[in-house]
Order: sequence, then structure tokens, then C-alpha cells
Amino acid sequence: MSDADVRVAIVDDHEGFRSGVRAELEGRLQVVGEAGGVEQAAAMIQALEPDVVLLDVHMPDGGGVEVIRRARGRSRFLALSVSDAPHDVIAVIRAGARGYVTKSIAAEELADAVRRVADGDAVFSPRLAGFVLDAFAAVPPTDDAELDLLTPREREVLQHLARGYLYKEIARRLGISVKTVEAHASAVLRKLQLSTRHELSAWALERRLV
Amino acid sequence: MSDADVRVAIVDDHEGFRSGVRAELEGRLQVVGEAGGVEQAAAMIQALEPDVVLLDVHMPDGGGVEVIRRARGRSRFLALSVSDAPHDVIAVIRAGARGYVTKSIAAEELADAVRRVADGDAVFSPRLAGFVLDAFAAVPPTDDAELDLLTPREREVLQHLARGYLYKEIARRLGISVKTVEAHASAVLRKLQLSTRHELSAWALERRLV
DNA sequence: ATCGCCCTCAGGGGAATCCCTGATGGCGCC
DNA sequence: GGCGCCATCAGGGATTCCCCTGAGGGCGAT
Repeated sequence: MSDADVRVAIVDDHEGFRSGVRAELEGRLQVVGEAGGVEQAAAMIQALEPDVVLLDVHMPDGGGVEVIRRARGRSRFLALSVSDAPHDVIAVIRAGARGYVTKSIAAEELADAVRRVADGDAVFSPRLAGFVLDAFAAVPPTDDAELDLLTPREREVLQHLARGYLYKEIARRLGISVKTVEAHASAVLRKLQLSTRHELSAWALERRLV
Repeated sequence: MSDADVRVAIVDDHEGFRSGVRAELEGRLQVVGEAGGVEQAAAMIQALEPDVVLLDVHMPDGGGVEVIRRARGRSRFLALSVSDAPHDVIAVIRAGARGYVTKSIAAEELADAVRRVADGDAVFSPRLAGFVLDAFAAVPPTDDAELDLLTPREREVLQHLARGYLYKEIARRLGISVKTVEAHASAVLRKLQLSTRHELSAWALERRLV
């Protein structure tokens, strides 16, 4: 995508700020639209389908997250905020933004960030990227404490149980009788202190065992 | 943390590569250790507690993910790999790495990346960061297409079903009879074109409805 | 006010699940 | 050789799950 072709829209509840950003980007990129609230933003994005939407995180009627949630189009989103609080960053990224820059950014850097987002890259300050990773990799270390109680065969049955197979099917897949599957399943439930295979499913899914 | 104080260790199964990286970093940073396999790496990290561990993603006996999993210390990890395949990047980040760079990186850039990771920042090429975001924000657009078919009450029952509660318990929690729960459950399965509540659990989990 | 949708509940039945007792054979360990 | 653990299987019973038909009341829309 050549630079001049990048079509960008600006969403912020402050008219003045929008003008400022527009002035900074004009000449560098093609500013095709503005919006001052969630409703207008959704409509504008729907209609114009800009390549990139510059999005304020904090707005009276819901903020950037709400805008992203509503506008399911082909536009990409770049959050632009005064805040660099982890919570804000995570929330807007979770919603689907492809980058996050603070409003103190220089004009040329901002234009460059927009181009990169338009290109499919993600744009982050290293510090902010760290926040995202903290949230992303926050998978509990899978305390094997309980899982170690299980015998190899029981773990195997556990896998199948968690995937939702019938006892009958598990028996066929493992080449054993249904009664044996029952025995293993019973042992698994007992050792993990669960009552039903449904709880087991939830348990296993939580632990990413499937 | 001043530059010269950053203590870094190198883990790679190729002796020659380790030497090369060590040579590149010597003078810029303090290389305190090396390891050629998962076992040695775990022991080395435990003993030396380097600030940053440069980690090869692909190794015969498990790879970088295994190293990170075992070494629960205060060291930070920076993945260093020839591969920039999304799967590899995601896996090692999930495990807890704070950055990912390809082996083609220049010496000074590598040293800089290490320093930044030591500082708590995350280091990524924009392209790789995009992969991480794709996986992270992979909140499937929650295509309400099917979910909209459900009535409010049915959605409520769906929540409980996905969590593995017995019909009896759902009935108690919602203050209705088991028969009514059955009716709702049946409607949910029919509308979502699923057969069992196990499939439903998987379906709901995929959509982050729990 | 009739129609449609939602929520509620019942009876009944076939299949699956869960638990219990009890049994056999293999394998490692002292 | 015993002893323990594991994997295998059986019978039987209680419960749960899923589906079917049927039905009443509430509530909004045409």
C-alpha cells in the first residue's frame, strides 16, 4: 500500500483535538473522516471503511472499545490516548485494536504508526507491549499437583473425556471395553475431586489441557 | 539498570552459534553463561539467575518453551530463532518470553533488545507483534448470528451448562424446575445445532462466553 | 382479540453416566 | 514368594441426560 493511499479516520470527543491531528496528518496521509462519539463513529466507519481508525480510548459514551465492538468491518484500529495505564491498553487490544500510542507522539511518528497498522503490523511502545504480554502470558502455571496423581492411562482417558467423547467412543479409540473406560473415568473424577464429567470438561478447559 | 550490568546467558544447541552470539555481545553486555540443552539450561539459569536468557526456540529435547517452563526464576527470556512462524512465536510468548527476534538481527540491535528486555520492556518486530495480537485478541467476532437466536433465558441456561452444572443445580440456581431447564437446554442445543452439552461447552469456551 | 413468542412445567422413554462390588493378570519391589 | 499398583473387565443399580409430546399463562404486535 503506497503511503498516499492510506485512508485514515479520526475518532475523538474533542473537536479541537481532531482538528489538530488532522492538521498533522494532512499531506502525509489521506484523512477521510472524523467522528466525535461512538454512534457517529460506528456509522462513519460503516460508510467510509477507512484503512485505519485513530481512536480515542476515553470518550463519554463508552470509549474506543465500544466503537471497535460495533464496527465490524475491514478497518484496522489504532488507539490514541493520554493514558498508558495497563488496564486501558489491555482492554482496547482485547477489543481488537492493532496498536496503541500516546497522544504525545510526534506527527511524523504518528503518520508512520498509521501506515504500519494499515500494513497489518502492530504498533506499540515497548513498555505498552509489555503490558499486553503480561496479560497474555498470564496462564496459571498449570499446577500439576493434582494432575500428577493420575496414572498415564487415566490421563489418556481424561483427554478424551474433556473432548466430549462418549465412553463408548473412548473405548473404541483406546481399544478397551466400556467398563474399563468407566473405571478410569471414575478414578479420574475421584482423584480430582470432581463429581461429573461436565465439571471435568470445565476443569480441563480452564487448564488448557485440550 | 546501566548497560554494562546486564547479565545475559545464551541457550542454543549449536556450540558455534553460541560462540558467535557471545562474541557479538561481549563488550556490549556481560555474558555470564551458556547452555546447549534444556537440562543444562534449567540448571544454569537456576544457578546464575541471569537478567536475560537468549533462547533458541528449536532444540532437540524440547526447545525454548520447555526451558521457560522449567526455569521459574527472576530471569527474563528473549527468544532468538530462525523461524518467524506464527505458531512458534505464540508458543514461546505464551510460555512467558518477553520478546522474539530473528537470528538475522544485527549485533548492536540484539544487544539493544537484550537491554530493553532486561528493563522490563517487550521486544518485537511489528510483524511478529501482529501475530501475538491476532492470537491474543482472537475473540472471534462473536458472530451473534447464532447466539441471537437464543432467548435471554436460554442464554442464561447456556452459561450454566457450559460451566458443567447439573440440570438439577441449574434449576435450583434459577429457581425453576428441572423440566424447564431441560426444555431450555434442548432449545439451545437445537438452535445451535449441537448434539450434546459437551459440544456446547467447547462452543461456549471458544466464544469466551464463560 | 387472535397470533406468535417466551417461560413455565409434566410424563415417559431410551441412552449415557456414575458408583459399587468383585475379579483377573502383569509388573516391579523387597 | 508376597505385596502393591496398574490395567483390564463384568454385573447391577441409581441417577442424569436428551428428546418427545403436550399444555397453560403472560405479553406484545397485527
